[in-house]
Amino acid sequence: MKRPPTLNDVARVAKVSRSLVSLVFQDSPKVSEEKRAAVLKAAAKIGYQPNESARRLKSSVTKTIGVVLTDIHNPYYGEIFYGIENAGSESEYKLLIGNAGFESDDLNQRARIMGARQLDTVKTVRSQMVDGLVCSSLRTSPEDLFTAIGSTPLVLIGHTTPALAKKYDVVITDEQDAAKQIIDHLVDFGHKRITHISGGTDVGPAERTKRFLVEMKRQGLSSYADVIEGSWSQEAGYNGAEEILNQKVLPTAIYAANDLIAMGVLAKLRERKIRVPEDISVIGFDNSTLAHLKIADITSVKEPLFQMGRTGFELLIGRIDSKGKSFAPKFLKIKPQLVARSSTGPRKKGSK
Amino acid sequence: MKRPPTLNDVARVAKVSRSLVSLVFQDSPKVSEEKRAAVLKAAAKIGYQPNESARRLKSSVTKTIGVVLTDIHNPYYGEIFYGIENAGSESEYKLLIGNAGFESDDLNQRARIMGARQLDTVKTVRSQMVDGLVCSSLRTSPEDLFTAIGSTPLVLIGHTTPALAKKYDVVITDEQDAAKQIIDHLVDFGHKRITHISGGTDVGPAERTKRFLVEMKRQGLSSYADVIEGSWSQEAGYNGAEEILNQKVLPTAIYAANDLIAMGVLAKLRERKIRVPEDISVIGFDNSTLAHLKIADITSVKEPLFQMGRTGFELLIGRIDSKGKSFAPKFLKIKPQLVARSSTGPRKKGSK
DNA sequence: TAAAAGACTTGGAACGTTCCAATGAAGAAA
DNA sequence: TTTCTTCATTGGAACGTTCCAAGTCTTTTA
Repeated sequence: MKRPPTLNDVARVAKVSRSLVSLVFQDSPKVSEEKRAAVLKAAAKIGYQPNESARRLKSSVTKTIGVVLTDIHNPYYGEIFYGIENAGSESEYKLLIGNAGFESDDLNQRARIMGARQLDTVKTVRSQMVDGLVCSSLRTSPEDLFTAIGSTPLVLIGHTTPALAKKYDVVITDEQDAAKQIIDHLVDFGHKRITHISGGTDVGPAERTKRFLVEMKRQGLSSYADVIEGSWSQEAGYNGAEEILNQKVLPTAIYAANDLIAMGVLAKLRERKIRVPEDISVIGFDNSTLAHLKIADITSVKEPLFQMGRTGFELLIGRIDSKGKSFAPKFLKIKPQLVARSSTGPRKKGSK
Repeated sequence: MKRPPTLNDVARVAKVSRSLVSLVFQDSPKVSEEKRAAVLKAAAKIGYQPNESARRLKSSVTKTIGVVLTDIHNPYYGEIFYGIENAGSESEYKLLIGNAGFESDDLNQRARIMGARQLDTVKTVRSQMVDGLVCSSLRTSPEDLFTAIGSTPLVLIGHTTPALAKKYDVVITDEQDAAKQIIDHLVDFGHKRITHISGGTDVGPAERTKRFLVEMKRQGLSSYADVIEGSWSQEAGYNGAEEILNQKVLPTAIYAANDLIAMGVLAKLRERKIRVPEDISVIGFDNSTLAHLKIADITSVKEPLFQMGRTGFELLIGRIDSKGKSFAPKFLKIKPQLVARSSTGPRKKGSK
């Protein structure tokens, strides 16, 4: 097992200088075709491959992007990552995965995030292993973050806070548009009395609930709007539906904060022999694999996660390429898309 | 934006030699407590972080593992990756993601693999950016692989070929044990006539079908075994079930090659008002989120993907640490686990 | 009391690149 | 012919580490 060949070895074989070989591997235009061919031939002969570490050391450009994730196991982040990876594979950049460090419950995909671990990852920035960072969710305090990454470009995807949005580029879902599409869809079917089963009281789900209420108000349906607090779980839907069915006046449509909740709702409605969508329409969120299932076939809203990942990556590369010229942080809202399926339909005749 | 501090800067501030600072950051035991403290203090003061590229250049150890994936978007590989990541985050190694390059259909999660792209990733090995490689599926020809990675440690997870298994460590599911658990489970419930809906004729699914037949034979039930060719899709289950229901003698149990297929089966059975498990038992494979759903609740076999990812990573680290001392490639089969749910039950009385 | 041993500490030479300034050759302008 | 340009090529000095051999103190041993 001998030492891999270096620039010098190639130079010796091709009978040129070390510098010339370097130039060839940088695709420099000022190398004669003749010499270029000779160098390439020599390199191929001895199996030369540039040593990336040395290259980085000298040029301090790594062509690598760090990706900080919460839970790649979770389809939500997985899809974002997929978008990042997709854009990354088309670029000349490599991806270095940050160890988020988390625990995940198989079904609920809840994650306990350890900010410390994330911060650790963020610090690789300072060891000059990456040119920039994409974070799909960051639970580190802004102060820690600022000191850890300095002026290295950073893009946040999916979540943010005002403090962070002031300093870094952000790509998120247009939640208001999502709510609008959902309510419009239901109203078009004649629905008025709509109950929302929320994903909880955290910032993310609370936002979704708020958008629902705003949109209902816009449609002049505030008095028909109802909210049941839940969580990102099947059980929340199951129990929430139970609660709804015990009411005197039933809603004609249920808007579940995500597809998993909607699945729970369907399970309960089926158990009670209530027809979907004839008696009650059900709408979900995420357009996950669950929504596609024949057995469920849930109308749902697709967050453009993949697109967000791609956009985030591209934003980052743009910032890296325009090094120096600092421009104001961008704040991009990507519009989601409603996918209509058989779980929604016209309001039941005679219902209030 | 000024140059980040280096060892020399720390040395100057702490009034010691550059070498001493290096020793401190290598956790060398032969540094006096006094000096160590002084160095650490100075480093903290000026915000020093070792330059990883320089470190790598000199020591030619990268403490980074390359991960070559087909489709992180696919829950199967995602789970393996999760295991790798989990083990990785506990180690001192970083993870560099290989750009597999693929197309994926949202529902079927089929992937078109571009071996060329993978090979490209594998080549990063030669630029000395990684100490070893974990591949969760590799569609490169063995020859290309051999020349590309040389003697760098490599571990294969989930798939392999005889040629590869001869040279590299492999971690795969014990498919025979999976079949055994499934058939035993059904036989315990009194089932004899069992139909398998396969995932297709590719190497992977064909293997599964074969194991099913072997196991049926072992139980002396060969004449009761039936196979319907399908694919990894809901439709395959839906259509397969249709085909089964048109037969004169119905099986009392259906073994679907994965949960998605099982979902299709359930959809069809429900449509035809056939009760599960009272009339027909249904069993799946993967123990995916689908199997957990209340609406489905499918008995399924959990491939130990997470565990395989972990084991693979650990195997790799072991090989890297025992550098030089080459030992024969390991071939590890990890036993899966059957999770019983309400889609399977006693054979219907009076059925043949 | 001197020499040997031990415990720290240090300077210098790599590691494999990149990049600047300098070189030489060849053609164009005077 | 001489001088100026242009262009391809080259040597050398970094880049920030690690690691070896050698150095300086102490402390122990004879």
